[in-house]
Amino acid sequence: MELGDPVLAACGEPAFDPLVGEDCAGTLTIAEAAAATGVSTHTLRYYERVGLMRDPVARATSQHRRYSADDIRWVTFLTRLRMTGMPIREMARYARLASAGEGNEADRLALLTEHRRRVLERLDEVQRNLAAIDKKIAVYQERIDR
Amino acid sequence: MELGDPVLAACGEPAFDPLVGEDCAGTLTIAEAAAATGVSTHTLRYYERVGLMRDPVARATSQHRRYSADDIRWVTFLTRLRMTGMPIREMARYARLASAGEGNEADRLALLTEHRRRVLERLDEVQRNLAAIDKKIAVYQERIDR
DNA sequence: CTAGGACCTGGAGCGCACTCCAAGTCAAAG
DNA sequence: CTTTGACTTGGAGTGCGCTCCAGGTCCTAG
Repeated sequence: MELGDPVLAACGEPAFDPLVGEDCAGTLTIAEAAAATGVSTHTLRYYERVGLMRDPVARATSQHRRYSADDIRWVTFLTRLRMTGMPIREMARYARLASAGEGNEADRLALLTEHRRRVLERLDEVQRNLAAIDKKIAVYQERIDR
Repeated sequence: MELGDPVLAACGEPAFDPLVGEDCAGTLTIAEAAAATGVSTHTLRYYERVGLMRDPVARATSQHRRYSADDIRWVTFLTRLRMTGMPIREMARYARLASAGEGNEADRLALLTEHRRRVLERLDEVQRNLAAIDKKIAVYQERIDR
């Protein structure tokens, strides 16, 4: 793997190092962003395509994507929404609200709060079902070491 | 909706009533089974097709399915596995073990125990991610009613 | 005898969230 | 100048778990 883009090579490597040049300070290539967030480069492009990135990710002169520290934080938050089961559609809605700037904080709060409610509901449901499975496990356990 | 199959109409309705005739005592039509288990008739046929039913469901002379109380319990358990995130493939594996009869209880136990482990892992992951989302919620809350 | 309704079958279609492909660009190294 | 390799794009393909469709059977009611 190359380290950063040739044009901006000076800042490609030590991520978020405050001592590097202006233009590309602390930016990451898509491969680095993938490593940093735990999602594939495919998925990073896909997320941008379907409108999850608020604004399009910055580009080097080579058209290669340059992820800022803020982008990385945003993607990380997106993964939290995904891992708690939020559909892409709703994440896109949240991204649109976030990109609209200040003034819709109440909407964003409502969206997250409603999501939280559903997650807790689902957690509870899973726990109840798991309890039933546990009983079955206990039955097998008894039947085996009887 | 008709109540039971014409041929076996005598036993279609009062589900699991011990006083009805021999052949079809306490059996349910697919629609009744769907109502009893909370899955669609489509899904009930699909589950049978992909081998989740241990043995094919019994049929009336009309070839219509007749679900026994045991079938209903089995489907109910299947739904618990599904709702805790077990893939159909693995449910099919469990069904094959169960249909093989006695002697593989250790395998079934291992399968369920491993599933349980993954579910707990996943629950924990969801909870951790939810905690991060909760922090974001708190930030919005503070920003709104400041 | 006809119509209606629940059911049957094999197979096609769908929504989701990726995941991959083909063809092309760009910049540094050989 | 050519090669290399990480990237770009639009679009096609994949796996999962259903969900639906067309054409047919069967039985009761009118």
